[in-house]
Amino acid sequence: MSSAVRSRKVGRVPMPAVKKANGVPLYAQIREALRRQISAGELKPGTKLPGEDALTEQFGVSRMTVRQGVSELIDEGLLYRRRGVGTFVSQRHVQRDHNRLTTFFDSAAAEGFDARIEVLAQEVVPAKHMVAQALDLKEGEPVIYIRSLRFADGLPITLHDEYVPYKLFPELLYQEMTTMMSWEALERSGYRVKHAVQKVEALPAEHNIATVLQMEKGAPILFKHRTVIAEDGNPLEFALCYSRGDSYALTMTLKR
Amino acid sequence: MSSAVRSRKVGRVPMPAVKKANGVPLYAQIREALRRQISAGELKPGTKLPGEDALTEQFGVSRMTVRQGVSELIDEGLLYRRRGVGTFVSQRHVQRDHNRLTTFFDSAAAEGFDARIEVLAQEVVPAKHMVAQALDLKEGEPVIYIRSLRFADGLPITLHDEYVPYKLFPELLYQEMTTMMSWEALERSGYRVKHAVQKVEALPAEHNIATVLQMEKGAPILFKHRTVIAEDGNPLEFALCYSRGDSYALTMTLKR
DNA sequence: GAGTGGTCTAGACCACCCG
DNA sequence: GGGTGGTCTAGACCACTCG
Repeated sequence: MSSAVRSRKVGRVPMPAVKKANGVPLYAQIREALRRQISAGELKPGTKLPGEDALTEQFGVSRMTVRQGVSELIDEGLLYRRRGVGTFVSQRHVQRDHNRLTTFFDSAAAEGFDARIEVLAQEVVPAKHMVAQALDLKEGEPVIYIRSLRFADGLPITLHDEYVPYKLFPELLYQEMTTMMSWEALERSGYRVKHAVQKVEALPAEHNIATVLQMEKGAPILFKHRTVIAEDGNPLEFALCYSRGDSYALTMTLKR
Repeated sequence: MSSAVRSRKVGRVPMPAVKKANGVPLYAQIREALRRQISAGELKPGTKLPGEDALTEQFGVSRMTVRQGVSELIDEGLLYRRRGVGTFVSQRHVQRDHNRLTTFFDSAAAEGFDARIEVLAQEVVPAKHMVAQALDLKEGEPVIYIRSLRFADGLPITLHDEYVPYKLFPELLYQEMTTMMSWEALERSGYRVKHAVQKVEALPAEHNIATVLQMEKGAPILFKHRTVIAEDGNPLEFALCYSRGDSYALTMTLKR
């Protein structure tokens, strides 16, 4: 009847591997401490972590705080929990998170090639049906249209058509777009990007696209069709990307 | 010096919109109650939710419990929080979560077409280099190879080559594979699938693939290359999928 | 039955945002 | 300054897993 045997507090060894008041939340310090131990090999794949009670004492914080730190590593896939058994280090860690919105330059740097963007058009046009629909506008409302060509190691890889509602951010018309995407410019102006919804298809290259990308007409194109959504759920940007099939791939993770 | 003005406990109106002891955790009940209010239109997009204190009283639970329920809806993208301001209903909800591992039949049902799988091969073969690498095996170790053709409304859409380590699940060789994928069979045998890593490309159809998919040689194929990972991080299945470019698309969401 | 994670409480102080 | 979310505590009981 009485109760939990938990918190059997031995001699209360403080041992604060984490400490307050340095601006970083305790759970974040715990998260990073564990991450460090894992990447340093102190906690090898497959091994069991100390129990939550043990971590509670070790770090000198409450159990809920430990759980918050551990939970974030679980969301990242670095750890997994099994009720009644324990918390373990995953075998294979997700290399990079490919399910995030990245910039062309970031990806290029990660893959190790030289990146360059050439802007082919930057103007105000009336929204065509598809664009209006994606951006929640009426057909014909003004949108800023930016067409750019992206090069990797000097070769044209992707033709990019972006559309942003004119009323949302008229200044975009005069921004230098050779180093960022529209949504990056929007973020710098205070909009908060939540996520993007993207559709991917394989298409034969049309004549004009084949010409720009210096490939044969009819050769495979990896085609992406993307809408960038703000934190409040409103669309910020609509984009169509045509990438050379022979030099472009997309990687992603699918959760169960 | 004293303290927070929180929990000003009026008359303690129980009003348990959620109740214990029915097997469903309180935070889950709260999550579903809020989800219902949102989809019923009682909480319209853009509106602010009652504060966490208010929800605490309304549901008759502690604040941490409310936060857990709300947090899960935030992870789903249905709500968003702004510190110092409040919690709001997102404008546009993510329609379906396309970042999950789905079965061919589930997707077919969601898209509204008839699905059929025809198994072309199901045998034990030695692992070739690429397969061995993906599955953490030595070259030549036995793997179960299953080639299947997937039809939508009677038309061949995808050619599917799957590989599973023989030692992992020898029974797979005799399973009826016209209704499920290998990883589904593995799950039913107690393995826990965590996620899959997938690469997507656009390729020209080779002769034999073009023949099977009844398309022209050289026409665009959406090619996927996938490894299914278990909870403990070990690879369970490696698959190559060739889909007709003109009748197959992939949708996904990218977080910021 | 011992150990472990899952859920939950009733508070508290802080940081942030806005009028 | 008042309201809101962000973090944190020191407990508690439950459900599950395993030897």
